[in-house]
Amino acid sequence: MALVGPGATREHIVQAADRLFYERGYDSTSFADIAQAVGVSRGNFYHHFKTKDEILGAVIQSRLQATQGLLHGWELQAAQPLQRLRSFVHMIVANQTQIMQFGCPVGSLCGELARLGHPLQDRANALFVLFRAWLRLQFSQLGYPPARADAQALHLLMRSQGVATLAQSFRDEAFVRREVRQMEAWLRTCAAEASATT
Amino acid sequence: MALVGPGATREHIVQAADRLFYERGYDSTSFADIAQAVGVSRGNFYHHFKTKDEILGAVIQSRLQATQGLLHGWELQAAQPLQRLRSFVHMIVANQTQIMQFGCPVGSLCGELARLGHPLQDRANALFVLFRAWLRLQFSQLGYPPARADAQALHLLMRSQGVATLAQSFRDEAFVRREVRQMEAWLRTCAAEASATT
DNA sequence: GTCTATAGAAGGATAGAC
DNA sequence: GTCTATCCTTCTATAGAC
Repeated sequence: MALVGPGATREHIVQAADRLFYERGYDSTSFADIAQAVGVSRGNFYHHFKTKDEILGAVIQSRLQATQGLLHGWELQAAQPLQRLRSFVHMIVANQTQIMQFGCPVGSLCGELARLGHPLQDRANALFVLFRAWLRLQFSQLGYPPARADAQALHLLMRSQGVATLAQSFRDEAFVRREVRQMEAWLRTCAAEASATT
Repeated sequence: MALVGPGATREHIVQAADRLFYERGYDSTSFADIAQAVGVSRGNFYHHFKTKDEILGAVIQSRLQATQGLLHGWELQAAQPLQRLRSFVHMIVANQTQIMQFGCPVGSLCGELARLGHPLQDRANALFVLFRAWLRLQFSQLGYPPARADAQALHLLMRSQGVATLAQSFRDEAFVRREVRQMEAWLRTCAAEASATT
C-alpha cells in the first residue's frame, strides 16, 4: 500500500477510517472525524468515496486482505498445526492493550453491523469466516474429521471473543493471561485426543 | 412498575429506550426513535429526562433491578449450586432468538460504552459484576476456594459472551446448542472436581 | 403532563472554482 | 486532486402555550 503517489490519499482515508471504526464504532464515526484524522477537507473526501458505506466497504476489504496475510504468516512461521493454533491464541496477548480498550475489531464490527441490519454485514462476517476456515484447517490437520474440526474451530473462536468482551469490561490482565493459558492447555488435549484416535 | 398512574409515561420511556438501546445500540438510538416508540411528543419527553445520558442511567438502573430479580428467582427455583448454574447457562437457549439478532444485552451495551468512553460505563459494568458475583457465590458453594470460584465465574461468563457474539454473526442454532451442552458438561466436571477436593 | 414550535449544532452529501 | 461554500436532513435541547 503506497502512501505517496496516486491513490495515496485514498489509502490514508481507508487507514484512518479503519482505526476510527475500531476505536469509536462505525455509526459513531463521522465524515468530519475521518477527514480531520487524515488532514483533508470534507469536499476532497467525496472525490474518493461517495458514501459512508463505500468507505466501510473499502475498510472491510482492507481488513480481509490483512487477515489473509496474518493467517498466511502464521503458516510460514510454524509447520505444525498445534503451533499454528498457538499463534492464534497468542494474538490475544499481543493485542491485549487494544482489546482491553476497544474490544476485538472483528467481533465489535460484526456486532454493530448485525444490529444495524447493515447491508455490508455479510462482508464483515467474512472476516470471521476467514478465521473459522483457517482454524478448521488446522484442527483438520491435527486429525479431526471435518465436522469435528469445524466445531473445534468455532469453539476456539468463541473463547477468543468471550475473552475480548470481558477484557474490555473488567480490564483484568490476570484474567486474560489465565484464559489464554487454559486455551493453550485445551489445545494440547485436542492434539493428544486427535492423535490417539488416528 | 405501574404502567398507569403517576410516572407511567416515564416508565414507558425507560422500557422503550431499554428495548431500542438493545436492538439498535445506544448511540444509534435517537430521542425521536424513543418518543415515537412511546407515542409521545419530543417536547413532553424532556419533561421526564433532560439528557440522553439521563435516560441511559434510568435504563441501566432498571436492568440492574431486573437482573437482581432474575438471579434471585434462580435461587428460589433451585437449592443446589449446580442446578442454579445450569439456570444461567439455560438463559442462553431461552433467549437464543434475540441473541442471534442483537447479541447479549449486557455485553453489547458495555462494549459500546467502553468504546465511547462514556461516563456511565462503570454503571453498565455493574451488570456484569452482578452476574460475576452471583456465579462466584455458586462456585463457592460448590466447594471452590474464593479465588478459584471467581476464576470459574469469569470463565463461564466469558463463554456465554463468546457464544453470544458468534451466534449473532453465524446465526447457527446448532452451534449454540453444542456450546451450551459443553458448558453443562463442564459444570458437571466442576461439581465433581470441587466435591472431590472437599 | 402534554403539546407545538423552534433554536442551534452536527451529520451526510453536492457543486463548482482552482 | 484539492479546496470552499452550500444544501438538506437529523439530532439534541429549549421555550412557552394549553
